[in-house]
Amino acid sequence: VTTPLRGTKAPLRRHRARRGQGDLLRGEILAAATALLAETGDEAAVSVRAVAGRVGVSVPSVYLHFADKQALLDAVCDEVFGALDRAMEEAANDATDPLSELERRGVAYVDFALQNPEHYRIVMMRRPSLTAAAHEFEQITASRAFDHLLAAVKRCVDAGYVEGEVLPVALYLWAVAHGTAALMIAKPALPFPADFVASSIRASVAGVLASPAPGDR
Amino acid sequence: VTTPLRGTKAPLRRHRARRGQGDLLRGEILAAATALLAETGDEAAVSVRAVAGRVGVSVPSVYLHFADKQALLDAVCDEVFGALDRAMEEAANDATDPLSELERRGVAYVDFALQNPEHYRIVMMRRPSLTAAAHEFEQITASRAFDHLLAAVKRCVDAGYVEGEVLPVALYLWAVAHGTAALMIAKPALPFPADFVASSIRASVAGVLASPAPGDR
DNA sequence: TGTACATCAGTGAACGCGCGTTCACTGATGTAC
DNA sequence: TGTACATCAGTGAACGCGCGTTCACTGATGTAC
Repeated sequence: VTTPLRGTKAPLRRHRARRGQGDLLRGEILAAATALLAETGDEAAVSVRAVAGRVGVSVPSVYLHFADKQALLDAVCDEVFGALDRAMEEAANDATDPLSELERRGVAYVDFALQNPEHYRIVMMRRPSLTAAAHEFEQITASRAFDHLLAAVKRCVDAGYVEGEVLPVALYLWAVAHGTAALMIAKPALPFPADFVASSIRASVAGVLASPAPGDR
Repeated sequence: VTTPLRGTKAPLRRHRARRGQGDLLRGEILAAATALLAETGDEAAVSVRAVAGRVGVSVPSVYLHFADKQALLDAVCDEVFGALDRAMEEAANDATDPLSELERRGVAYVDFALQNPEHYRIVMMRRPSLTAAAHEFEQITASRAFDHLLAAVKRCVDAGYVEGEVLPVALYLWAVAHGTAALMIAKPALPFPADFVASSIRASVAGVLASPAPGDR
């Protein structure tokens, strides 16, 4: 009898979780889905089968922890939103004044997107799913990234750097950061200059500065 | 013998094309794919079966005119790029000076995207396909929309309105327009103000104006 | 004008595939007595 | 301390589905003679 190659069937030897510890697997599944997304760079590669296989667990086990595939993807999105928020908060910590904080946030946003393109794509470039549509706005605000942006803009308005209402300005800055990231992700062959991210963010802030150029129409 | 309901099998009675006119079907298939995309608002709904069914033709007939599904989608993208370019050219015709032309182009771009979200998504928000990646840049420039944008920016630079090199400025303006459109498409539940498109485009142009605000750092 | 035949637009049926999901089941864990 | 048993984490096998693609075929069209 020839010994089968180790790992051909079960790549990772798993120990069954202790009695109240069933939720441990939930975290592993979530991490596997996130990793698969990063490695394959393709949302279509994240099937329930692929995730289960990567964890080293049977397919139905996934359904012990997530109602369906959409719930799994939603959980991944929550994680990504949280990480994006953390990246921006970290960048904001180094800022000395509210205006440069705004720029740092923007650059951190785009950098995160470019470093995690498939994660960014899944949260910001997908069609709004029918079921999640109702929760979309709550999901975004729940991640607190949007609240943090609004607060940062408000500080600039209060300090007199920026003109206009907070909400429209925040949405504009978000749109520019998103456009910069999404364009570079979707059309990487375009001849972007080396400082494209920094100069785009800078230009976006320049576009909302108070007392603009004399020639302003 | 009961007569079968008319239309249950073949929704449209088709006449077989004349001898050298086989390519007529190609146009119908392309139009059906485009219409399906618009009606379902879902790229996944555009299967070879669905397209053939909508034309009223058998599935293998599609392969007489397109090498595979990707070729069909590529052809749809070409159409969409062409329509987008036409929309912008039309908007540019009404402009009186190069600066307002730039704004009109931007607004027309976003309007097109919002009116044809699924068409816009397929050309600008999809993962760059492996095979098409090499041709991506050529595809964009071949549509001439990018050339037209570069020329419009150049006119602004030559007239002294805009500061900087043409290419980076054009890419920036594109990124802002794309971000505005893509954010509104992907996150429609966000509280966008009514004039968001116009004010975003205006702000983007303000961000690249020559001799910016005195407070400019 | 009539007919045999080459051309080619289009078809019916099937292929294998991977998918999300479900069902009845297993067997280790921990508790009650 | 020992044992019967309830619990529950996890499984093997199968379900039906729609997909892209291919194969051998049909039959109308138009041409050569």
